[in-house]
Amino acid sequence: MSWTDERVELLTKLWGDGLSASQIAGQLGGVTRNAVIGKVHRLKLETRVKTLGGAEIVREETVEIETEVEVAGAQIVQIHAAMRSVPRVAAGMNAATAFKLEEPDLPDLAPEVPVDPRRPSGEVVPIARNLTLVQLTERTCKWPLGDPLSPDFRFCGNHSDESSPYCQYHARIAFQPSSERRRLR
DNA sequence: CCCTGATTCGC
DNA sequence: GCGAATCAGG
Repeated sequence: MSWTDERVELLTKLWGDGLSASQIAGQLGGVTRNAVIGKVHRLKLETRVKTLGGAEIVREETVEIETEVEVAGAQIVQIHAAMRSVPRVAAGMNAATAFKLEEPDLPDLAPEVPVDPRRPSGEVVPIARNLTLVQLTERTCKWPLGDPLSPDFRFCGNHSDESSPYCQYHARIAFQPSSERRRLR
């Protein structure tokens, strides 16, 4: 792959949006994060937060917020639909929580996890990272979210246990015991 | 260990 | 110019 005008433009756009080098590399495809970083330097467009001297620069993102929330919300609904075994899971989520998923730069990325009211045991449902196919690695959960034919198709993306394609949560859903012992008696 | 960007330097 | 290897950091 070479740095065509189009790819450079995309790179510039995404970098400006605050995406990380690896994320941009994933979007572009055919390049590594190193390539992205190298190109960014050559283009001399490092507006990245340098915090030289302590002055903290927080970029304002007032555009597209509503859209992002909508998208995230839709995905939550999809998650909801996908997890029949644990309905009402998404009920506890609100747009604000969902929105945090889409903003890696926001300081507060605290993994707020909704608790199913019917499961006082404290079982939690992880919030998906909503990664695209190219962003998956050996240790990201590959639980699909949404319609594979839709451009919004994503994967859970949370950390997967070693030798498992899914995160701890989705592994439990994916690999259910063939027979459950009903009672001991 | 996972991730981030920064830099170097052979190609 | 390019980007893998490496460095430095959270």
